[in-house]
Amino acid sequence: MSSTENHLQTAIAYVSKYIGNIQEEELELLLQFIRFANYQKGDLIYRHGEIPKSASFVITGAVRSYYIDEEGKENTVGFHFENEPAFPYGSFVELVPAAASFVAMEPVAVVWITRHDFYQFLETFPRFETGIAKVLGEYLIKGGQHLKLMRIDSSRERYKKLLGIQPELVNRVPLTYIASYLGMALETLSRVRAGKL
Amino acid sequence: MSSTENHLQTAIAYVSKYIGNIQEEELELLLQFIRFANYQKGDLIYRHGEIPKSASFVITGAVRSYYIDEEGKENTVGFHFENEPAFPYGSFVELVPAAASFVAMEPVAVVWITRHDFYQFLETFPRFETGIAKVLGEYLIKGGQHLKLMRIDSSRERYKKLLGIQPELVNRVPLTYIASYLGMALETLSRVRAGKL
DNA sequence: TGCATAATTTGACGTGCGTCAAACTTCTTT
DNA sequence: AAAGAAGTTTGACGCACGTCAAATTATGCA
Repeated sequence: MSSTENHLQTAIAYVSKYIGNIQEEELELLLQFIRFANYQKGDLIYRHGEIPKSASFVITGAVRSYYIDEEGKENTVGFHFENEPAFPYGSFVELVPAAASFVAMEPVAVVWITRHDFYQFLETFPRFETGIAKVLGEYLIKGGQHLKLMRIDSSRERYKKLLGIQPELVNRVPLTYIASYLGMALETLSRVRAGKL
Repeated sequence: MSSTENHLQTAIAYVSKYIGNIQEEELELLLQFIRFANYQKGDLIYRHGEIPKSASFVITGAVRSYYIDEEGKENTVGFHFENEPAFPYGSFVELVPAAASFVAMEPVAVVWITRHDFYQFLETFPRFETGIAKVLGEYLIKGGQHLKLMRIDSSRERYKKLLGIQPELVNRVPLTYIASYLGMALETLSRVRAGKL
């Protein structure tokens, strides 16, 4: 099976996940709209300050979202792996400039659809509308979890908690980014892991 | 003009805000679905751990959302004033237990609609679907702002930033809750405000 | 108007974690 | 296989802020 066919299957699985079984007719139209793209490690997929013109979903690879604060420090706000949406969700819906940038941490393959096509498609098949609500709902819950995580005061507890939620993270993401995600210094995370804190 | 009529106007203004102008026919159906409710200071509007059965929007008053962490400490995650939605958004869509509780900080009047009626209505008038997406989008952006706020390390900066975003908060909400919202001790907030930090 | 309760302030003390700096280790690339 | 870059660890030092405790001020209710 070719890589493209493979990706196609993934894309279909996606849509089914969010909106249920898909009809032949719907599938054909959808296929006219979605596109595939590949990124190298380090490539920017969305840039903060811009209004996102598309919605992307990770097929393979890992994406990191972050923003730069006043002091110029990078703040990681999320990781996006296989089968997860990776785009500035709120901004996509509200048409406002995105607060975060999205960058490929490894070679990444995505399915994407332009906003225009996205809404065009929704107009044709209104029943798909619930799909976007689900995507947004998931993002909301994820965001809430992260906020909750950040409120835990001790670094040790923050890290332990994250391990509980996403143990695989540690094997896949450089510690710098995990530290940034947890809102602590890299050195602190290192000491926590060594059991020195 | 009676208070109920007043509330009705507000409710209509709401819907228009999220979905544009509303037709006579749509309005009539909508009116059959929405309800009004009043809460006393301290009343629980949504309880964490439960799947929200309705969506509420504040007409007058102020609502606070919070969750209790492992140590039993209250963590304020949001304030909801006039013309704002106040319900566990992500959980409403995803049908999962809510992480946060919602409580009236003052006497509160809300419009609310059950999930069942909500989706019933959407089925009849699909064009309203975009409304929920907008509500969710707004919540997402608000949540992102809060997370960003929480990442700022110095208490002084966190407070200054909040003042910039929502100056009116201070005149309306007890400092305890603002401190909790900002993730700092009440005493620290007090010192920050006194210019001693 | 006065009392009870809630809200805010002030003080003293200890420590978790950030910062800077340097060593060590593991991946890339040729 | 070697050289360079990227990632991680370790040490030393200081202070912002949490915690406990008690005083002071504001608020609601009889």
